[in-house]
Amino acid sequence: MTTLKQVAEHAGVSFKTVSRVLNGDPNVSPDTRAKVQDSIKALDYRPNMAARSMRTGKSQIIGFITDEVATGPFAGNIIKGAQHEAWQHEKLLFVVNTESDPKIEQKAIAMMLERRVEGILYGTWYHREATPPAMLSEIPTVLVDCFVSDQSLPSVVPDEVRGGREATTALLEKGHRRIGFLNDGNPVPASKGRLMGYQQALANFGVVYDEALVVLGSGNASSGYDCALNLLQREDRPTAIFCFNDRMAMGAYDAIRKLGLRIPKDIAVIGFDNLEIIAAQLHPTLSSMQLPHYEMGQWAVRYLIDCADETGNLQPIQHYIECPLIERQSTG
Amino acid sequence: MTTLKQVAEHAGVSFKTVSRVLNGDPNVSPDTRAKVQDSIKALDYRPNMAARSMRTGKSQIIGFITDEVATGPFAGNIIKGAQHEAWQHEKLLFVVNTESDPKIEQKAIAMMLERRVEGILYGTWYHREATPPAMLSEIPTVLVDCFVSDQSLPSVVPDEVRGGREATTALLEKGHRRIGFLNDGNPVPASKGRLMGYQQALANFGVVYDEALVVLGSGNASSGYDCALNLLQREDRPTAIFCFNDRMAMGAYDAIRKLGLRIPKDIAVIGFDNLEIIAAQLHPTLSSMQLPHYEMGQWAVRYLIDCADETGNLQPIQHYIECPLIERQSTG
DNA sequence: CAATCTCTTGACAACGTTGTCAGATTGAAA
DNA sequence: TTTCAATCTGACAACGTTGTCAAGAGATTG
Repeated sequence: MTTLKQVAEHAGVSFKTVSRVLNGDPNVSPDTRAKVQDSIKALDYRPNMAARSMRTGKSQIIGFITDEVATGPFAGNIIKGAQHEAWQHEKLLFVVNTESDPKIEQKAIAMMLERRVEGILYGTWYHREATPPAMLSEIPTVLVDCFVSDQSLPSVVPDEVRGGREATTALLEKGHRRIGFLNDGNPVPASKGRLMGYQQALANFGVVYDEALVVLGSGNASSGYDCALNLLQREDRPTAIFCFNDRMAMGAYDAIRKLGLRIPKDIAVIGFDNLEIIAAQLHPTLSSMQLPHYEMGQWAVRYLIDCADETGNLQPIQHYIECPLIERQSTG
Repeated sequence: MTTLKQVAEHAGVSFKTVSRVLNGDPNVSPDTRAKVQDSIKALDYRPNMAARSMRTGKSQIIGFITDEVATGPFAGNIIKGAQHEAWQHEKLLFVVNTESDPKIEQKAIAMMLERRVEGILYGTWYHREATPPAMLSEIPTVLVDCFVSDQSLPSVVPDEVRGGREATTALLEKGHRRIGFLNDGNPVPASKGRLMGYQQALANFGVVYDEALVVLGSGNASSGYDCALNLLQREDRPTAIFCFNDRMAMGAYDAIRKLGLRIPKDIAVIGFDNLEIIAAQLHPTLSSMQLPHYEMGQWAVRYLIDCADETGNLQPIQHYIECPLIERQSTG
């Protein structure tokens, strides 16, 4: 690899002058600058970031640690958002998938610290409380799609309550008053928040909350099928169903078809997550609340870069991002 | 950050001795070694990889450039496989998503070269011919899920022919003799290869290839619906359908249900890609040929690390990886 | 007991950059 | 011509490591 000194020799100047040209120092005569730039081109010189960052102390690298980027079919968008934002600042991303193994987590953080990353994003593949290794306190960290109970680390998560409220509101605005909610039975932030939003929306429209319309499943298609069947076989069945996620909606579709009902004519359906691969492929296509994965990744990197004080400390704020409604055919 | 010299001072030895301990040099007395290790722990010392790699010339980093990791719901497994393999060798991965923008591609490669990555993986989100930037010739490169027409770069792709053959064979072995094939109409390696495999399997079983049983769609659920309907409304309808991908299979399910037929009793169905989110959620669950994304990522990194000669050159071989059958309910 | 060998340790240079400072050149003002 | 400032350039140290070499301390050999 060509070095700065070789470029200097080729251009007939000192290596310090080449360094000046590279760093845009104005105190270089146009002649010299041109000569140097020619030599840089001629030798296909590329600065050595290892040397540069040793000297400056800045690695221009951000670490991304996650339990499962790959498994979740959308979580990759977190990486995409993070990388895109890092890109704007000429930084690159280390990505490590730990599969929730604490050993791998520890090692990953250690390796990143050795490479002197400027900060770490710690993400999970669904919104939950996390217990990241203590080692993270050594370096600016932003939690993505998760949080720690004592709120000691900054964190960005979807606004579940608002998402639930807006999904329900969308159905209410179409005139529906009996709205079923196929919720997840696990007490995760998503199920708790969306239920709260569901209740708020009903209240806003003066509709009395009927606990019987909320059926608990386990988040997959077959439980969506069971829950929907349960709900729709009642005499005063709802005219719309809000599903905890698109997989449950997929199961609900089967149940609705099974009963000979039509979407959205007889039953409107709205999902959550906006998994393109399901929502856009179902027949009719499924309206869904989109999880802001891209935006969370983007926000996290931006916060890391922009909001660290001189010592690299970050305010431990909790940031919520809305889940926009992606309207398709299933809501009419 | 603590440096080697500070550790040396703390332990009362020369910094060179600390370096020896770090690198496992046997010529250190047990006493000294223990003293040094205590100091390392006490000061929470972490070697500076930038300095180390400047000295040794090895960055211990591999670059991963892809058009779309995040969009495809499974392509993330390429990263996972690559990272896992890199991990075994104590290396980290830079990941950049270029969204097929040549400008970003160029810049990404430039940034990676500046960081002196030891090699680059260039991946695409579906199996196709690629035209990577010429700059890649400066560094060992492995193509993942794609290839260049002149085969000048090593490449790892799914064995489409074998996949098509084994999918068809699975149906033949269940006794099916009239097997429909909902193929993709685009002349991509996947559609061409799987068709060839389909034909080979039929030939192996002495079944005459009937062109009428191959219907061309466009790879999504709605075209799967149309194609399946077309095929199943004929009087001599097939008893099994091999679908180009799981999305088309999803549409085929709708068509089959629409006609009042049952899976797998009346019609067996087999998909391709093994998108968990579809295949495992459909009712009944869908048998599918799994794309070896994880294995491709793994193979690529392994090849990069193990097979470079002393100058870093790689033999431009083309490696094919099989697509295993994941058997579920839809094939009975 | 001298000579040799082995084990352990440290001094110093080097990797490729950037920061600090001083020197050289130029042009203008006195 | 002299002086001074402004502009440009280069010498050198430093960043935190590893590689090379040599030196000191014991142990072993003849």
